[in-house]
Amino acid sequence: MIQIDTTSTVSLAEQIETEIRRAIASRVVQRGDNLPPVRQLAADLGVNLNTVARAYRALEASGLIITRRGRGTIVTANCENSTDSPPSESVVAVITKELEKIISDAKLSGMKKKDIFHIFDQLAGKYW
Amino acid sequence: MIQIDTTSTVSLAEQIETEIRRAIASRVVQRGDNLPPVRQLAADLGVNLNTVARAYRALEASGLIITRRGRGTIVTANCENSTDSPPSESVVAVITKELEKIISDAKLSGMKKKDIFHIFDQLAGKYW
DNA sequence: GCACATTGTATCATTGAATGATACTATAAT
DNA sequence: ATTATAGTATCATTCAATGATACAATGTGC
Repeated sequence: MIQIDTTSTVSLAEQIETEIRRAIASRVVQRGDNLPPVRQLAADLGVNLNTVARAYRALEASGLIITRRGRGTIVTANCENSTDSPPSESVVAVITKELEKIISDAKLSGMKKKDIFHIFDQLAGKYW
Repeated sequence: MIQIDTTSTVSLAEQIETEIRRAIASRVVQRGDNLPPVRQLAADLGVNLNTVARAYRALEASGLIITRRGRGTIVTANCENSTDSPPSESVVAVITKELEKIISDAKLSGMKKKDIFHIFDQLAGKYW
């Protein structure tokens, strides 16, 4: 389902969380789908079950999934709901800051404006 | 010159490095300019001088600055040089992955395509 | 050229986040 | 009831990040 990089400086739990967010946002998994049990995903990825559990808790705190002891984990986010309220200012601020980091890195690595625009456009097409 | 957030999960050294990259990429500091001594910047930011020194070393490893004992630190990157060789595949891959993370986060937070495009466009204007 | 200020570097101790091993608890199936 | 399944809690360990301190190279003033 997902892949992680054990050599990355990004923590395993955060990588797992990011990958699942991506899967939800890109409709690879949908509202009502079950996520694998923590033990199974942990075994698949070669990490401790607590690491997966932490990622699930973070996702639940974001309102994307619901976990229940004994029953499992289901996706509750509906990324098709176009009547969502607009994102908060703080969310926009975080996204803006992260975007700026990438853009400055792209600039320093010699990319042209049209190069990064092309990548951005292509990715955006996967999500909207 | 720059600001950092001691409550962030991003390490202090990485924040400092990111901010300086941003300053170089946006031409706030230019080729030939001096960066402040590690002790001064460390005092300004309220961190240990080693933390700043680590950020400087990372920037030097990227070829953006040169540091010399007793003499200080100067910016060597010239972000105006439009004859740069195109970025390597690995650089493009990293940037693509980071962009996708942001885009999926934006999608899940309820942003519309035009919203994130607008932010992206505005930021890109600061760098190209 | 010698003393001293300036600036980056190296070493080592400490702290805290991340991970893992293990045991516990809630739910479902039979 | 019993057992399997699934998430949770606790605690130990490890490693990256940070800081305190000492060191080394360069420049300045006399």
